[in-house]
Amino acid sequence: MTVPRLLLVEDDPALAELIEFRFKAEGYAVTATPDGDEALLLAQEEAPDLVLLDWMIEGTSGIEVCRRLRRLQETAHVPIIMLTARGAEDDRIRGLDTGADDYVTKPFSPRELVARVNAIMRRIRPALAGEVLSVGDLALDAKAHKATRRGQILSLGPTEFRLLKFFMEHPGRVFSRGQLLDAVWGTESDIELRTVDVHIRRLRKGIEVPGAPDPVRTVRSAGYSLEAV
Amino acid sequence: MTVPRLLLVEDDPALAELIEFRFKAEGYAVTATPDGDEALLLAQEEAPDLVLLDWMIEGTSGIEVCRRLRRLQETAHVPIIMLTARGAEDDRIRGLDTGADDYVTKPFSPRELVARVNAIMRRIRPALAGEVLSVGDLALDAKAHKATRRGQILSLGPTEFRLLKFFMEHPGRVFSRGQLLDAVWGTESDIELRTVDVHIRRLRKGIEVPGAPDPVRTVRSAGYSLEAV
DNA sequence: GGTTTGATGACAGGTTTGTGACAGATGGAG
DNA sequence: CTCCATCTGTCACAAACCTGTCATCAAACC
Repeated sequence: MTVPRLLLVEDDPALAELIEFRFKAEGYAVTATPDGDEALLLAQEEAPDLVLLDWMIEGTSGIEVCRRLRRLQETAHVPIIMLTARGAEDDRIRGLDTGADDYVTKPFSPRELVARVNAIMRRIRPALAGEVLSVGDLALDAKAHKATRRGQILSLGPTEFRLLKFFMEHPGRVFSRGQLLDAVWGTESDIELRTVDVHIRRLRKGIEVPGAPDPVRTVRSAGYSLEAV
Repeated sequence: MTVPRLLLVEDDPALAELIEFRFKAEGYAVTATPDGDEALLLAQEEAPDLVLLDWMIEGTSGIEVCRRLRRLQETAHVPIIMLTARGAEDDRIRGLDTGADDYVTKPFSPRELVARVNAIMRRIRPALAGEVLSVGDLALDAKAHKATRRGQILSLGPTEFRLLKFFMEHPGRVFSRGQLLDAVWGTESDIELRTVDVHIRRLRKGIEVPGAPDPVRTVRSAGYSLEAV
């Protein structure tokens, strides 16, 4: 779930292998097929994050595959990059109008293709663009105001959420109660130091999932820290 | 608020005018400037939906403008298409890695540029591109001014409709009452924050269908969000 | 053992959100 | 022009939920 998945539809075996190799090196999971109809099935089964689609392929043509992908509920919003030997402007425009998100003309360099894929991934998978904090099995999406552990959604109160966010911004570091008060409650708050203990407990309870160890470490006479587990 | 806005940064007056004309004909609102520094100011003021950015411009260079746009909170997520005379692959990759979303090499045809812009708009503001928004079992057709849930047509008041549309353009994201007022009521409206609550309730009531869970999530002390259900 | 430090459960008070009611505004039908 | 239906922004109250504190117990330290 954490590795972005590509579906590659390309009937030139040499080129397919080259692309596959390159993207695997970049940390993508790649499924490849030379056939348009199979591509449609795979797209529904595997729910890839992005499709690389050759224009000229066996079976159903690339542009037809593109159109059908757009029509299917499950794949309607998966970004598509068209690959093509043709340089004709009309084809490019037709590709984009059919619902492709981008268009790369052969011969292209693998590096450029990677750069374009990365650019699109940045847009659609915030987790890959560093917009989601992640420490060990914890993840926190500030925009969606959602925190998860091992995929499970956590329900935290406002203060616990801020506390967790602060910890996740500085994983492993130990903070004194005073520092936590300043950072999470604000400098002007005038609150008992010991109150932090209570919120730490509430946080611990909030991020508790069966079988997982407690990532909040107590450092006696120093404070607390969040450890990657 | 309903017309997609472009910011064009191009110092060749003839080309700028050509592009501007073309996009206005396509129904875009275009702001143009030849200057990089001014572009940065305009981008913050006008919050365009997309930026067309020439690589070689007076003042701050295109790539520098791109980098700064990415760094500014307000503009970090505005898509950028780079325009350039250079065909060198390294430049293209550098542009994409800097945060540009797409890259068009001069000479390009206005039609292709339009197609690329449309492709990106479809992805980021589907409602503006005349597409049907879809989040979970909700669908909203901005053109037809119609919203449905599980196929059932919903009857919503004007404000609830705008509210739903805004939520559906940013699914999963949490917005404070203030942000919602700005986005749905307009920046100058001077309305009680709590009024948002009431419209949220009206929206909830309006999209209620038997057996379906409530997709509007309350995030205590933060705001509301629309979740795919 | 005595002392210090942290964990925990309970709780009263406070804050935030949900909800029904309402009066004024708006706009269309007749 | 008047009537009627609809929509809007507020308010007041209830309900849900959070929060800071304390007293007490457990653990670590010396």
